[in-house]
Amino acid sequence: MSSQPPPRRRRRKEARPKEILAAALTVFTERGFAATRVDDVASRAGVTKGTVYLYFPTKEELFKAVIRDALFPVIHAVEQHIAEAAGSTCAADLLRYIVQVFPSLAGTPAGAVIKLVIAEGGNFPDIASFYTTEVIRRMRKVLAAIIDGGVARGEFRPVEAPAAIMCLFGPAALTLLWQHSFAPYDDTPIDMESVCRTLSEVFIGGMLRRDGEP
Amino acid sequence: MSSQPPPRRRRRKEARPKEILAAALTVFTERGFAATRVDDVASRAGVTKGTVYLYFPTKEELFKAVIRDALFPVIHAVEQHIAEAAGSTCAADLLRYIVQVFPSLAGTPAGAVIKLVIAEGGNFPDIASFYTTEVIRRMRKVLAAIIDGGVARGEFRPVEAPAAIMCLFGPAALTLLWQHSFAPYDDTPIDMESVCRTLSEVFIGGMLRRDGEP
DNA sequence: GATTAGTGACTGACCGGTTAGTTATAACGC
DNA sequence: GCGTTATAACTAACCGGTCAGTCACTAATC
Repeated sequence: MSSQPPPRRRRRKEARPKEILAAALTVFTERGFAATRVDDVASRAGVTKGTVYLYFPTKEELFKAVIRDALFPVIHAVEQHIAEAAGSTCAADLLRYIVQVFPSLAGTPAGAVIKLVIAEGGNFPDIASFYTTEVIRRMRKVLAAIIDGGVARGEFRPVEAPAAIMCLFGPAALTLLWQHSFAPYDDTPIDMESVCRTLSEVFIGGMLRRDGEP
Repeated sequence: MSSQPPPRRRRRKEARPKEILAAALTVFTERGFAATRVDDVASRAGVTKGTVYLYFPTKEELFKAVIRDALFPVIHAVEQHIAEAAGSTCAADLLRYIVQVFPSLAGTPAGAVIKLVIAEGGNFPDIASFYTTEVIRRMRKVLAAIIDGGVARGEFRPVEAPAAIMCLFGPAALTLLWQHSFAPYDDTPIDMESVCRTLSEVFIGGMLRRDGEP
């Protein structure tokens, strides 16, 4: 009859990592990497600190796992889509596709994680190195292929791919940081949507070779 | 006859603030705001922690003073130049002037401070708020006037100024962060110069109204 | 000798990571 | 089914170290 008081501890080896990861994402997003206490992640996940360290060897490794969890599916999807569409689509449309992905990331774990890494990577070499090789390199490879291909085919004016990539990612990255860090103190709202639309029209439009150019 | 041993302590009320500010800039730049110890700033300035707190009430106020010191002269110069040139120069050239200022900031205190604020502003509301009102708002005002003017005069295609501003600052901001945080782990060098050149040619070029457009 | 710039030991709070001990649960024997 | 034992998931208290900020004191200067 009387309902059992729920046991103070439960053994759920399979469910824990996911729950801890989800809790970590939330707390890291709210407070940043350096400022979150592993204790907070633990209590948010309904466990204690010791349990977190049972599944993840260090705070940094926990964060890397969060990065993997949030970004790898997105990167994989982009790589896949570009690989499939590359044959039948002009370079400008491939770039437009990628730029248009950013707004869809804005409110998601992926957006939050990108913001986190950009903001705090500088103080955590291990994380910066991980992110550079596992995320940036992969995205840059895709972008560089599209841009260089477009230039070679005469669709684009001659541009340096590395610089153009910065121009394509920079506005979205800054907007992400803006939303999180500065927007609360400002009155001019800026939405990712319109930034990426402008970028698409003006920058990608500006890359196209005009008629009669050499 | 015998030269006095130099006194172990010197009283130099006038010189201290500048020296502390210079030391703070160096250490903040190297380690970030959160990670620098006030003790390190002090010893770099040849002084002890107590002396730092004699001139600056908190670590955050010290950082705000560093921001003021590094950025206000630059902002003032830009405002001045634009105000003078506005009458006689087309909007595109005014934007080009501003974009071309970025590379000159790259290795300077101004560049370092911008990077610092972008990276760590999120975790320090007071600093983010200060930076938003004292730096961002001022720069945005200048930019918005140029862009809106260019659109109204028919020089530019119709673009939303806030979005265009993100597109103009984003690439430089990301490059700044890149140089500091990720470049060490990568093999593709990216220089501010070429990013800003590309931005000038492609983005500002892309804003110009083509012949025959409505 | 009065004033005050400058010192540095100290405090209180915080936090990543460790570990000895606890207990839910699975496995086994009957 | 039911008791017994072995396993390992989980906890709680702790430790070592760090650091912003304070304050009683020291000495340079007027």
